[in-house]
Amino acid sequence: MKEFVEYILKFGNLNKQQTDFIISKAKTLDLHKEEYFSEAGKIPRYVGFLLDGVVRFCYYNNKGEEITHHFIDENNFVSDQQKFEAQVVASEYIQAVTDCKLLIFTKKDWDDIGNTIVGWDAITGLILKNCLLKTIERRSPLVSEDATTRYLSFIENFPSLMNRIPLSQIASYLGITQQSLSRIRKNIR
Amino acid sequence: MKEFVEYILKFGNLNKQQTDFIISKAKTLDLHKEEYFSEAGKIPRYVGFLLDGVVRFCYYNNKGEEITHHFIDENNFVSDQQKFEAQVVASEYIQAVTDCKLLIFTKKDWDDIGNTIVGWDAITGLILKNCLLKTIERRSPLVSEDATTRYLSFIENFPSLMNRIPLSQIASYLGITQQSLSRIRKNIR
DNA sequence: ATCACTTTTTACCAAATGGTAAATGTTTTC
DNA sequence: GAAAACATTTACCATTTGGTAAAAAGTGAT
Repeated sequence: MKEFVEYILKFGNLNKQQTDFIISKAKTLDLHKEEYFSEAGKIPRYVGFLLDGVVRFCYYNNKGEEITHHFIDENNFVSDQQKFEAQVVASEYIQAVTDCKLLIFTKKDWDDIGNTIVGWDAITGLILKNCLLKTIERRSPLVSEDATTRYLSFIENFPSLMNRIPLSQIASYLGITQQSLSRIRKNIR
Repeated sequence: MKEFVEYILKFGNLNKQQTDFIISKAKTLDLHKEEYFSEAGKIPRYVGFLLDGVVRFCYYNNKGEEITHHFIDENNFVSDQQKFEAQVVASEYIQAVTDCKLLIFTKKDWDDIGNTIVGWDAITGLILKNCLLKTIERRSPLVSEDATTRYLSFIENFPSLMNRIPLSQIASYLGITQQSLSRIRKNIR
């Protein structure tokens, strides 16, 4: 819980009363490996904050291939935020890669916080912008670099995830086959 | 000018007095093809709104290759916004691909608008989020798809840009060489 | 119209990556 | 602990893409 408050306070000042109010709205959710936090075709029910575990964002492309395009690890928000805010159906999945523990907020509770705490919308706006920018920065080399360089940049960006994520999902994230990734690993050693 | 106001009003309600105030702060800037709107190593001076022309965002990677990672066309904001807001040095270039006409706002004028118009920060926050999300959506297929599919998705995303941008820059954006892109064009015909 | 300059296309071969399939290694289940 | 299920590595060859270079096409200036 401390991590959650610390995270928020990086983006704006709130007093103890305010953070207590926010925390009072949070519930916890445990997900088993491979369970979905949010699904394509359904309206996202929660904003989450990942206390423990790893989740991934994925979708299916025209050819029916499953594409993993984002990973999130501990002490970060997990949300299909645009779809959650508008309460419209999502077009992608958010799935637990490992067993996960999250704080969650329903739409009603999230709105309550926004209506109660002055500056909350600004804070969450900053957080979202920050996450989007980080996503863009991380994905940029995946377009222009060769497979080995992509893998090295992945390791830099997610040093802790290496051994917690199936090879096939890392390969999908990098835009290569798992055979190629396996070969690259071998060449690096 | 009409397009500029229309663009803003998509993200929030402002009355005539407010939009007039905003417009009163705008200056115009003409850029010749290949001139920079903003440069790596320098503090961005303006937020721009592109009235006419095309600009690109680019940077140099470890190998010294120039990577184009974003195009912007008419009636969109042009800004290295994070760096502009914080007034810190940029790490990438924003360059005119064609001759351009822009509305521009200095940091002082941008802040004046924020301090005068209630809700302006919320509006610009929404605009930025929207731009970032669109960027992510556009770039996503560039990681996972093959070169031909990438090119087709580029045409979908930027139908008007095809014939206004040098082949080499499109190829860089797609993460392939210009020879490959030329070959792909031939195969598609 | 011509020349110089730049951009795009084409050709060729080398290198990287993909696809199929089998072998090996690891985890889960009973 | 053995069997089954799943994940990773390896091998092989086909396909795609990259790199170098030259030809062709397009552009701009005089």
